[in-house]
Amino acid sequence: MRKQPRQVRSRQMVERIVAAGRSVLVEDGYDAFSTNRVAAAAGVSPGSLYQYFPDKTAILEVVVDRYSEETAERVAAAMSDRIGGTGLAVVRDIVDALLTALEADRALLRVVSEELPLARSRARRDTLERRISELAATYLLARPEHSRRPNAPMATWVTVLAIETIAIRWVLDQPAIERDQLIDEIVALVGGYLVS
Amino acid sequence: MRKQPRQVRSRQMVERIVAAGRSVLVEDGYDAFSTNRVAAAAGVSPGSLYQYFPDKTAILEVVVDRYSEETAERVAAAMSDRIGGTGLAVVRDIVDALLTALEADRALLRVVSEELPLARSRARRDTLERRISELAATYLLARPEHSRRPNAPMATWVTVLAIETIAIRWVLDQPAIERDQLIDEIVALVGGYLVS
DNA sequence: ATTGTATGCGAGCAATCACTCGCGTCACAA
DNA sequence: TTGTGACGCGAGTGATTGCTCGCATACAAT
Repeated sequence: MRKQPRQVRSRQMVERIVAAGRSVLVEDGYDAFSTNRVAAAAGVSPGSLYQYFPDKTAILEVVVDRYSEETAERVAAAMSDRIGGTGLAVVRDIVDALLTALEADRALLRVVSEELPLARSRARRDTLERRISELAATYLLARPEHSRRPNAPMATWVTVLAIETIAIRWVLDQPAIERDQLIDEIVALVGGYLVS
Repeated sequence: MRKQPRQVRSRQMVERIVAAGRSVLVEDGYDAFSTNRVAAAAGVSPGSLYQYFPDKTAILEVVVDRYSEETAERVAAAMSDRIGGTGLAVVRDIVDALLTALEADRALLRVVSEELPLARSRARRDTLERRISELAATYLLARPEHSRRPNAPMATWVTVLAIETIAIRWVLDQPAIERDQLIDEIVALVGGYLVS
């Protein structure tokens, strides 16, 4: 942020810009995400935009960060709720929550995970993935009796990666698989792997 | 292709362009993949480039298709070799072959799977994934006794997706996991899932 | 040798983009 | 009411891009 918006007017403008960024991204794709376009969509001049954002990517970052944060929050909530639970029922609930969170905004998920070059910038990659990994690690480490895998961090990595990918791809590609069936399969996959 | 190169001279030029495209992609990333840049790297004028390629993406397509084809070929070969085998030894060998194929050109794999917008164009997405899925389906369907999953296509989809993602991410991110350990984990993952 | 075609060149065009700057307007404190 | 800084505007700039076109050269067929 180049400058803090102090008055109500400017804070609303910043909001309009972020909202416009999100909608340009969703409706026209990343290629159309130009500063002029976002400004126009926000009903704002290009110059105004640069009073609060240092450059184009800063706008993108806010949009993406908000989405990641929001999604991660939902999944994390489901995981926290179930942190005391036992067995595969926990996995089931978490996968369910993950799917629900991802289904909330398919269009944005598509852009974020398929078009964005920023999503791959190593550094700030996947708030979502990191937070879920941490929570999963907590769960797995807290209940070693549930895992016959010797190497816990690696098991966590494999599990989280597999679940995350399958969930995202199912939401985006919508293969001919029922939601409940999918959850069964994922539970079977990690169940056979982790639980004795 | 806008025109077929008839003489040796022009065929060599097309080759130089494709090679230059690949090297620009690998060394400078997708953002630097401009027609002028590729032409310069190939020691060719921008005009010449457009005699055989209709537009920028056509060059990209050739580069990516070649890479996908090449990688898929290697994995498919390993799978064909093992089509008669039994049990998890097959899975082990296939995963090994997949890792080897992916390790062959890390730099290009990175660009293809992380930067390219084309890689996500639904239509020509993942020659690799499709071919492996087909082969995997053949294997799984041919040996129903090896699977306690009722829905074979779905099991195939889940398995291939999980293996592919984990392999790619391991090659690209190089987490602190030994190669042999990784293979063990993947075998354990799909073993617990598929095999009784 | 001549002619027709394939090949190759590179200056440059039209469009786009991220971003700036000078100027006018507005809110708020005194 | 007035002064001051926050705010907002939008034409414009410099750079880059994908791509074309007129022209020169190399080759092949006659």
